[in-house]
Amino acid sequence: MTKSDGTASARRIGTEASKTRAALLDAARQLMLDEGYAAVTSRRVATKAGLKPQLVHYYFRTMEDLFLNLFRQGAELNLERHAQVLTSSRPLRALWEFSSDASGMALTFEFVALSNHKKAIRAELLSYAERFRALQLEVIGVALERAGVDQALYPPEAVLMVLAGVGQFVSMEVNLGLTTGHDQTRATVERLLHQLEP
Amino acid sequence: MTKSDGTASARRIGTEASKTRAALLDAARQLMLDEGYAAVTSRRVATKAGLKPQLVHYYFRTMEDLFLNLFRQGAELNLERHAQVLTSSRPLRALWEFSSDASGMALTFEFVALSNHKKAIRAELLSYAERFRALQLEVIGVALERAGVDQALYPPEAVLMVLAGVGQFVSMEVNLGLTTGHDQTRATVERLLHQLEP
DNA sequence: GTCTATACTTCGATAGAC
DNA sequence: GTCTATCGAAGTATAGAC
Repeated sequence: MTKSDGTASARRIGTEASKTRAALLDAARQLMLDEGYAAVTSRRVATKAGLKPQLVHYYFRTMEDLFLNLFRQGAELNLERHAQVLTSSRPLRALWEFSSDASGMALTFEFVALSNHKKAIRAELLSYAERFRALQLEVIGVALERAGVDQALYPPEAVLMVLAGVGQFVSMEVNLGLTTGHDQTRATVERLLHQLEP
Repeated sequence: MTKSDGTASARRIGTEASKTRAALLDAARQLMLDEGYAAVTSRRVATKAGLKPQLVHYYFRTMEDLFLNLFRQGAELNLERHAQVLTSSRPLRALWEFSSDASGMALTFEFVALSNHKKAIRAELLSYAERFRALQLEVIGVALERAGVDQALYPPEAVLMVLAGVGQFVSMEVNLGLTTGHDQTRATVERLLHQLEP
Protein backbone atom coordinates (compact mmCIF):
# COMPACT_ATOMS: atom_id res chain seq x y z
CA MET A 1 0.00 0.00 0.00
CA THR A 2 1.51 3.31 -1.05
CA LYS A 3 0.48 6.32 0.93
CA SER A 4 -0.55 8.52 -1.98
CA ASP A 5 -3.78 7.26 -3.48
CA GLY A 6 -4.87 9.96 -5.86
CA THR A 7 -5.17 13.71 -5.67
CA ALA A 8 -2.33 15.46 -3.92
CA SER A 9 -3.68 17.86 -1.33
CA ALA A 10 -2.71 20.12 1.53
CA ARG A 11 -5.35 18.73 3.86
CA ARG A 12 -5.05 15.60 5.91
CA ILE A 13 -7.04 12.44 5.44
CA GLY A 14 -7.84 9.29 7.43
CA THR A 15 -6.20 5.94 6.75
CA GLU A 16 -7.88 3.39 4.56
CA ALA A 17 -7.62 0.69 7.20
CA SER A 18 -9.63 2.67 9.72
CA LYS A 19 -12.63 0.99 11.24
CA THR A 20 -14.48 4.31 11.39
CA ARG A 21 -13.99 4.70 7.68
CA ALA A 22 -15.52 1.29 7.03
CA ALA A 23 -18.47 2.13 9.25
CA LEU A 24 -19.11 5.28 7.24
CA LEU A 25 -19.05 3.34 3.98
CA ASP A 26 -21.50 0.81 5.40
CA ALA A 27 -23.85 3.53 6.57
CA ALA A 28 -23.69 5.23 3.18
CA ARG A 29 -24.51 2.03 1.34
CA GLN A 30 -27.44 1.30 3.61
CA LEU A 31 -28.79 4.81 3.18
CA MET A 32 -28.40 4.65 -0.58
CA LEU A 33 -30.33 1.39 -0.72
CA ASP A 34 -33.08 2.50 1.63
CA GLU A 35 -33.66 6.06 0.52
CA GLY A 36 -31.73 6.66 -2.67
CA TYR A 37 -28.52 8.54 -3.42
CA ALA A 38 -30.03 11.89 -2.54
CA ALA A 39 -30.31 10.76 1.07
CA VAL A 40 -26.57 10.18 1.28
CA THR A 41 -25.48 13.44 2.91
CA SER A 42 -22.56 13.87 5.27
CA ARG A 43 -24.88 14.46 8.19
CA ARG A 44 -27.14 11.50 7.59
CA VAL A 45 -24.31 9.10 6.91
CA ALA A 46 -22.60 10.12 10.13
CA THR A 47 -25.78 9.90 12.20
CA LYS A 48 -26.50 6.42 10.87
CA ALA A 49 -22.99 5.34 11.84
CA GLY A 50 -23.28 7.01 15.24
CA LEU A 51 -20.50 9.48 14.41
CA LYS A 52 -19.98 13.21 13.84
CA PRO A 53 -20.68 14.64 10.37
CA GLN A 54 -17.23 16.16 10.04
CA LEU A 55 -15.67 12.71 10.07
CA VAL A 56 -17.11 12.07 6.64
CA HIS A 57 -14.97 14.92 5.33
CA TYR A 58 -11.96 13.68 7.19
CA TYR A 59 -12.07 10.19 5.72
CA PHE A 60 -13.45 11.24 2.34
CA ARG A 61 -12.54 14.73 1.36
CA THR A 62 -15.74 15.36 -0.57
CA MET A 63 -19.05 13.56 -0.91
CA GLU A 64 -18.06 12.63 -4.44
CA ASP A 65 -15.02 10.88 -3.03
CA LEU A 66 -17.24 8.88 -0.72
CA PHE A 67 -19.47 7.84 -3.62
CA LEU A 68 -16.45 6.85 -5.72
CA ASN A 69 -15.00 4.72 -2.95
CA LEU A 70 -18.35 3.10 -2.26
CA PHE A 71 -18.82 2.33 -5.92
CA ARG A 72 -15.35 0.86 -6.39
CA GLN A 73 -15.75 -1.36 -3.36
CA GLY A 74 -18.97 -2.83 -4.74
CA ALA A 75 -17.72 -3.04 -8.29
CA GLU A 76 -14.60 -4.99 -7.36
CA LEU A 77 -16.69 -7.41 -5.36
CA ASN A 78 -19.14 -7.80 -8.23
CA LEU A 79 -16.32 -8.32 -10.69
CA GLU A 80 -14.99 -11.18 -8.61
CA ARG A 81 -18.36 -12.81 -8.15
CA HIS A 82 -19.03 -12.31 -11.82
CA ALA A 83 -15.81 -13.89 -13.01
CA GLN A 84 -16.47 -16.88 -10.81
CA VAL A 85 -20.09 -17.29 -11.83
CA LEU A 86 -19.21 -17.14 -15.51
CA THR A 87 -16.79 -20.05 -15.22
CA SER A 88 -19.64 -22.26 -14.05
CA SER A 89 -20.82 -25.14 -16.18
CA ARG A 90 -23.81 -23.12 -17.43
CA PRO A 91 -22.53 -19.57 -17.95
CA LEU A 92 -25.61 -18.31 -19.82
CA ARG A 93 -27.87 -19.38 -17.02
CA ALA A 94 -25.45 -17.95 -14.51
CA LEU A 95 -25.52 -14.62 -16.30
CA TRP A 96 -29.31 -14.64 -16.35
CA GLU A 97 -29.50 -15.38 -12.66
CA PHE A 98 -26.96 -12.72 -11.85
CA SER A 99 -28.79 -10.08 -13.90
CA SER A 100 -32.25 -10.92 -12.66
CA ASP A 101 -31.27 -10.75 -9.00
CA ALA A 102 -33.28 -7.78 -7.77
CA SER A 103 -31.40 -7.24 -4.52
CA GLY A 104 -28.08 -6.90 -6.27
CA MET A 105 -29.57 -4.60 -8.86
CA ALA A 106 -30.81 -1.93 -6.48
CA LEU A 107 -27.43 -0.40 -5.65
CA THR A 108 -26.28 -0.48 -9.26
CA PHE A 109 -29.42 1.35 -10.25
CA GLU A 110 -28.75 4.12 -7.77
CA PHE A 111 -25.24 4.56 -9.09
CA VAL A 112 -26.49 4.75 -12.67
CA ALA A 113 -28.98 7.40 -11.63
CA LEU A 114 -26.29 9.27 -9.74
CA SER A 115 -23.87 9.07 -12.67
CA ASN A 116 -26.35 10.91 -14.86
CA HIS A 117 -25.20 14.16 -13.34
CA LYS A 118 -21.85 13.39 -11.73
CA LYS A 119 -19.09 13.16 -14.30
CA ALA A 120 -16.56 11.43 -12.08
CA ILE A 121 -19.01 8.69 -11.12
CA ARG A 122 -20.01 8.24 -14.71
CA ALA A 123 -16.41 7.79 -15.83
CA GLU A 124 -15.82 5.19 -13.14
CA LEU A 125 -19.04 3.39 -13.95
CA LEU A 126 -18.26 3.32 -17.66
CA SER A 127 -14.81 1.96 -17.06
CA TYR A 128 -16.16 -0.91 -14.96
CA ALA A 129 -19.02 -1.54 -17.36
CA GLU A 130 -16.58 -2.09 -20.21
CA ARG A 131 -14.62 -4.56 -18.14
CA PHE A 132 -17.81 -6.43 -17.28
CA ARG A 133 -18.91 -6.49 -20.87
CA ALA A 134 -15.59 -7.82 -22.18
CA LEU A 135 -15.66 -10.57 -19.59
CA GLN A 136 -19.22 -11.52 -20.45
CA LEU A 137 -18.78 -11.44 -24.22
CA GLU A 138 -15.87 -13.81 -24.12
CA VAL A 139 -17.72 -16.38 -22.07
CA ILE A 140 -20.92 -16.07 -24.06
CA GLY A 141 -19.02 -16.60 -27.30
CA VAL A 142 -17.66 -19.88 -25.96
CA ALA A 143 -21.05 -20.94 -24.65
CA LEU A 144 -22.77 -20.25 -27.97
CA GLU A 145 -20.12 -22.17 -29.85
CA ARG A 146 -20.52 -25.10 -27.51
CA ALA A 147 -24.30 -24.99 -28.01
CA GLY A 148 -23.88 -24.97 -31.77
CA VAL A 149 -25.58 -21.61 -32.28
CA ASP A 150 -25.10 -19.76 -35.58
CA GLN A 151 -23.33 -16.64 -34.36
CA ALA A 152 -23.97 -14.81 -37.60
CA LEU A 153 -27.67 -14.94 -36.75
CA TYR A 154 -27.28 -14.59 -32.99
CA PRO A 155 -24.10 -12.67 -32.19
CA PRO A 156 -22.82 -12.84 -28.59
CA GLU A 157 -23.46 -9.10 -28.21
CA ALA A 158 -27.16 -9.54 -28.92
CA VAL A 159 -27.46 -12.54 -26.63
CA LEU A 160 -25.76 -10.60 -23.89
CA MET A 161 -28.04 -7.61 -24.24
CA VAL A 162 -31.12 -9.82 -24.12
CA LEU A 163 -30.02 -11.80 -21.09
CA ALA A 164 -28.60 -8.86 -19.18
CA GLY A 165 -31.17 -6.38 -20.45
CA VAL A 166 -34.25 -8.42 -19.73
CA GLY A 167 -32.78 -9.65 -16.46
CA GLN A 168 -32.00 -6.18 -15.19
CA PHE A 169 -35.29 -4.84 -16.47
CA VAL A 170 -37.20 -7.52 -14.58
CA SER A 171 -35.31 -6.90 -11.35
CA MET A 172 -35.81 -3.16 -11.71
CA GLU A 173 -39.53 -3.76 -11.92
CA VAL A 174 -39.47 -6.08 -8.94
CA ASN A 175 -37.82 -3.35 -6.90
CA LEU A 176 -40.56 -1.01 -8.01
CA GLY A 177 -43.32 -3.43 -7.07
CA LEU A 178 -44.34 -4.32 -10.60
CA THR A 179 -44.54 -8.02 -11.43
CA THR A 180 -47.11 -8.32 -14.21
CA GLY A 181 -45.90 -10.79 -16.84
CA HIS A 182 -42.76 -11.76 -14.96
CA ASP A 183 -43.69 -15.40 -14.51
CA GLN A 184 -44.26 -15.92 -18.21
CA THR A 185 -41.04 -14.09 -19.02
CA ARG A 186 -38.97 -16.11 -16.58
CA ALA A 187 -40.46 -19.36 -17.84
CA THR A 188 -39.78 -18.50 -21.46
CA VAL A 189 -36.20 -17.40 -20.84
CA GLU A 190 -35.50 -20.50 -18.81
CA ARG A 191 -36.98 -22.76 -21.44
CA LEU A 192 -34.70 -21.20 -24.07
CA LEU A 193 -31.71 -21.42 -21.74
CA HIS A 194 -32.47 -25.09 -21.20
CA GLN A 195 -32.21 -25.66 -24.94
CA LEU A 196 -28.82 -23.99 -25.06
CA GLU A 197 -27.45 -25.39 -21.81
CA PRO A 198 -29.21 -28.66 -20.99
CA MET B 1 -63.01 22.06 -14.40
CA THR B 2 -63.91 21.87 -10.74
CA LYS B 3 -61.97 24.11 -8.40
CA SER B 4 -61.00 21.47 -5.89
CA ASP B 5 -58.34 19.21 -7.35
CA GLY B 6 -57.21 17.07 -4.47
CA THR B 7 -56.18 17.80 -0.92
CA ALA B 8 -58.37 20.28 0.88
CA SER B 9 -56.21 22.94 2.47
CA ALA B 10 -56.31 26.29 4.22
CA ARG B 11 -53.62 27.82 2.04
CA ARG B 12 -54.16 29.33 -1.37
CA ILE B 13 -52.85 27.97 -4.62
CA GLY B 14 -52.34 29.26 -8.18
CA THR B 15 -54.67 28.36 -11.04
CA GLU B 16 -53.84 25.51 -13.37
CA ALA B 17 -54.19 27.73 -16.42
CA SER B 18 -51.49 30.11 -15.26
CA LYS B 19 -48.64 30.77 -17.63
CA THR B 20 -46.22 31.10 -14.73
CA ARG B 21 -47.19 27.65 -13.59
CA ALA B 22 -46.42 26.19 -17.01
CA ALA B 23 -43.05 27.95 -17.05
CA LEU B 24 -42.16 26.37 -13.70
CA LEU B 25 -43.08 22.92 -14.98
CA ASP B 26 -40.94 23.44 -18.07
CA ALA B 27 -38.00 24.57 -16.01
CA ALA B 28 -38.37 21.60 -13.69
CA ARG B 29 -38.44 19.14 -16.60
CA GLN B 30 -35.38 20.69 -18.18
CA LEU B 31 -33.50 20.57 -14.91
CA MET B 32 -34.50 16.98 -14.31
CA LEU B 33 -33.24 15.98 -17.74
CA ASP B 34 -29.99 17.92 -17.53
CA GLU B 35 -28.95 17.30 -13.96
CA GLY B 36 -31.21 14.65 -12.47
CA TYR B 37 -34.08 14.80 -10.03
CA ALA B 38 -31.87 15.92 -7.16
CA ALA B 39 -31.26 19.20 -8.99
CA VAL B 40 -34.97 19.98 -8.99
CA THR B 41 -35.14 22.28 -5.97
CA SER B 42 -37.49 25.20 -5.51
CA ARG B 43 -34.64 27.69 -5.84
CA ARG B 44 -33.12 26.22 -8.96
CA VAL B 45 -36.45 25.71 -10.74
CA ALA B 46 -37.41 29.31 -10.06
CA THR B 47 -34.05 30.68 -11.16
CA LYS B 48 -34.21 28.73 -14.42
CA ALA B 49 -37.68 30.14 -15.09
CA GLY B 50 -36.55 33.65 -14.15
CA LEU B 51 -38.92 33.73 -11.17
CA LYS B 52 -38.83 33.87 -7.39
CA PRO B 53 -38.42 30.59 -5.47
CA GLN B 54 -41.54 31.16 -3.41
CA LEU B 55 -43.68 30.93 -6.52
CA VAL B 56 -42.94 27.24 -6.71
CA HIS B 57 -44.71 26.83 -3.39
CA TYR B 58 -47.59 28.98 -4.50
CA TYR B 59 -48.33 26.96 -7.63
CA PHE B 60 -47.31 23.60 -6.16
CA ARG B 61 -47.68 23.40 -2.46
CA THR B 62 -44.77 21.04 -1.96
CA MET B 63 -41.94 19.79 -4.15
CA GLU B 64 -43.63 16.40 -4.23
CA ASP B 65 -46.69 18.06 -5.73
CA LEU B 66 -44.56 19.56 -8.45
CA PHE B 67 -43.04 16.17 -9.25
CA LEU B 68 -46.47 14.54 -9.35
CA ASN B 69 -47.85 17.15 -11.72
CA LEU B 70 -44.79 16.94 -13.94
CA PHE B 71 -45.04 13.18 -14.08
CA ARG B 72 -48.74 13.12 -14.88
CA GLN B 73 -48.31 15.63 -17.65
CA GLY B 74 -45.65 13.49 -19.33
CA ALA B 75 -47.44 10.21 -18.69
CA GLU B 76 -50.67 11.38 -20.28
CA LEU B 77 -48.77 12.55 -23.31
CA ASN B 78 -46.91 9.26 -23.52
CA LEU B 79 -50.10 7.29 -23.15
CA GLU B 80 -51.60 9.09 -26.12
CA ARG B 81 -48.54 8.66 -28.31
CA HIS B 82 -48.36 5.06 -27.23
CA ALA B 83 -51.93 4.21 -28.06
CA GLN B 84 -51.51 5.76 -31.45
CA VAL B 85 -48.21 4.07 -32.23
CA LEU B 86 -49.56 0.67 -31.28
CA THR B 87 -52.38 0.91 -33.79
CA SER B 88 -49.83 1.19 -36.58
CA SER B 89 -49.51 -1.55 -39.18
CA ARG B 90 -46.43 -2.96 -37.42
CA PRO B 91 -47.13 -2.69 -33.69
CA LEU B 92 -44.18 -4.84 -32.57
CA ARG B 93 -41.75 -2.68 -34.47
CA ALA B 94 -43.48 0.42 -33.18
CA LEU B 95 -43.08 -0.82 -29.61
CA TRP B 96 -39.41 -1.52 -30.19
CA GLU B 97 -38.80 1.92 -31.61
CA PHE B 98 -40.70 3.55 -28.80
CA SER B 99 -38.75 1.67 -26.13
CA SER B 100 -35.35 2.14 -27.70
CA ASP B 101 -35.74 5.89 -28.07
CA ALA B 102 -33.09 7.20 -25.72
CA SER B 103 -34.33 10.78 -25.52
CA GLY B 104 -37.79 9.71 -24.40
CA MET B 105 -36.32 7.28 -21.89
CA ALA B 106 -34.26 9.79 -19.92
CA LEU B 107 -37.13 11.46 -18.08
CA THR B 108 -38.81 8.14 -17.31
CA PHE B 109 -35.58 6.89 -15.83
CA GLU B 110 -35.35 9.85 -13.49
CA PHE B 111 -38.90 9.29 -12.29
CA VAL B 112 -38.20 5.63 -11.62
CA ALA B 113 -35.12 6.59 -9.64
CA LEU B 114 -37.11 9.20 -7.75
CA SER B 115 -39.94 6.79 -7.04
CA ASN B 116 -37.56 4.47 -5.25
CA HIS B 117 -37.85 6.65 -2.18
CA LYS B 118 -40.98 8.72 -2.71
CA LYS B 119 -44.10 6.71 -2.04
CA ALA B 120 -46.53 9.06 -3.74
CA ILE B 121 -44.50 9.10 -6.95
CA ARG B 122 -44.18 5.36 -6.87
CA ALA B 123 -47.92 4.86 -6.57
CA GLU B 124 -48.55 7.16 -9.50
CA LEU B 125 -45.87 5.51 -11.59
CA LEU B 126 -47.20 2.03 -10.85
CA SER B 127 -50.70 3.02 -11.77
CA TYR B 128 -49.58 4.36 -15.15
CA ALA B 129 -47.27 1.40 -15.73
CA GLU B 130 -50.17 -1.01 -15.38
CA ARG B 131 -52.21 0.96 -17.88
CA PHE B 132 -49.30 0.93 -20.32
CA ARG B 133 -48.78 -2.76 -19.89
CA ALA B 134 -52.43 -3.66 -20.44
CA LEU B 135 -52.47 -1.59 -23.60
CA GLN B 136 -49.30 -3.22 -24.89
CA LEU B 137 -50.26 -6.78 -24.05
CA GLU B 138 -53.50 -6.55 -25.95
CA VAL B 139 -51.85 -5.30 -29.10
CA ILE B 140 -48.97 -7.77 -28.89
CA GLY B 141 -51.39 -10.65 -28.54
CA VAL B 142 -53.10 -9.63 -31.76
CA ALA B 143 -49.78 -9.14 -33.54
CA LEU B 144 -48.49 -12.56 -32.51
CA GLU B 145 -51.69 -14.22 -33.62
CA ARG B 146 -51.47 -12.49 -36.98
CA ALA B 147 -47.85 -13.62 -37.34
CA GLY B 148 -48.81 -17.19 -36.54
CA VAL B 149 -46.61 -17.43 -33.44
CA ASP B 150 -47.25 -20.27 -30.98
CA GLN B 151 -48.25 -18.27 -27.91
CA ALA B 152 -47.77 -21.23 -25.62
CA LEU B 153 -44.06 -21.08 -26.44
CA TYR B 154 -43.84 -17.30 -26.74
CA PRO B 155 -46.49 -15.68 -24.55
CA PRO B 156 -47.22 -11.98 -25.20
CA GLU B 157 -45.90 -11.14 -21.73
CA ALA B 158 -42.46 -12.52 -22.57
CA VAL B 159 -42.37 -10.85 -25.96
CA LEU B 160 -43.27 -7.56 -24.33
CA MET B 161 -40.58 -7.84 -21.70
CA VAL B 162 -37.96 -8.62 -24.31
CA LEU B 163 -38.93 -5.80 -26.64
CA ALA B 164 -39.52 -3.23 -23.95
CA GLY B 165 -36.75 -4.52 -21.67
CA VAL B 166 -34.01 -4.69 -24.25
CA GLY B 167 -35.17 -1.44 -25.83
CA GLN B 168 -35.14 0.47 -22.58
CA PHE B 169 -31.88 -1.13 -21.53
CA VAL B 170 -30.23 -0.05 -24.76
CA SER B 171 -31.47 3.51 -24.50
CA MET B 172 -30.39 3.68 -20.87
CA GLU B 173 -26.90 2.70 -21.93
CA VAL B 174 -26.93 5.25 -24.74
CA ASN B 175 -27.76 7.95 -22.23
CA LEU B 176 -24.84 6.76 -20.15
CA GLY B 177 -22.44 6.82 -23.07
CA LEU B 178 -22.14 3.06 -23.45
CA THR B 179 -22.72 1.64 -26.91
CA THR B 180 -20.69 -1.57 -27.08
CA GLY B 181 -22.68 -4.30 -28.81
CA HIS B 182 -25.63 -2.07 -29.63
CA ASP B 183 -25.31 -2.37 -33.40
CA GLN B 184 -25.37 -6.14 -33.29
CA THR B 185 -28.30 -6.09 -30.89
CA ARG B 186 -30.33 -3.67 -32.99
CA ALA B 187 -29.63 -5.68 -36.14
CA THR B 188 -30.66 -8.94 -34.52
CA VAL B 189 -33.87 -7.54 -33.04
CA GLU B 190 -34.80 -5.92 -36.34
CA ARG B 191 -34.15 -9.11 -38.26
CA LEU B 192 -36.46 -11.01 -35.93
CA LEU B 193 -39.07 -8.27 -36.12
CA HIS B 194 -38.91 -8.46 -39.90
CA GLN B 195 -39.79 -12.14 -39.75
CA LEU B 196 -42.82 -11.39 -37.59
CA GLU B 197 -43.91 -8.23 -39.36
CA PRO B 198 -42.66 -8.24 -42.96
C1' DG C 1 -55.77 36.04 -7.97
C1' DT C 2 -50.66 36.75 -7.74
C1' DC C 3 -46.34 37.38 -5.65
C1' DT C 4 -42.81 38.91 -1.64
C1' DA C 5 -40.64 39.06 3.01
C1' DT C 6 -39.05 36.05 6.09
C1' DA C 7 -38.23 31.80 9.31
C1' DC C 8 -36.13 27.83 10.17
C1' DT C 9 -33.50 23.57 8.74
C1' DT C 10 -29.93 21.09 6.56
C1' DC C 11 -26.18 21.11 3.41
C1' DG C 12 -20.85 20.63 2.23
C1' DA C 13 -16.53 21.99 3.68
C1' DT C 14 -12.43 24.04 6.36
C1' DA C 15 -9.40 25.40 10.17
C1' DG C 16 -7.65 24.13 14.12
C1' DA C 17 -7.81 21.44 18.85
C1' DC C 18 -6.47 17.13 20.98
C1' DG D 1 -3.19 10.06 13.59
C1' DT D 2 -8.03 11.35 14.94
C1' DC D 3 -11.78 14.26 15.80
C1' DT D 4 -14.45 19.03 17.01
C1' DA D 5 -15.98 23.92 16.53
C1' DT D 6 -17.81 26.69 13.21
C1' DC D 7 -19.05 29.10 8.56
C1' DG D 8 -21.49 30.46 4.56
C1' DA D 9 -24.58 28.70 1.11
C1' DA D 10 -28.74 26.36 -0.19
C1' DG D 11 -32.93 23.75 1.05
C1' DT D 12 -38.40 23.76 2.06
C1' DA D 13 -42.20 26.10 3.51
C1' DT D 14 -45.47 29.78 5.64
C1' DA D 15 -47.67 34.24 6.58
C1' DG D 16 -48.96 38.22 4.81
C1' DA D 17 -48.61 42.34 1.28
C1' DC D 18 -50.24 43.83 -3.12
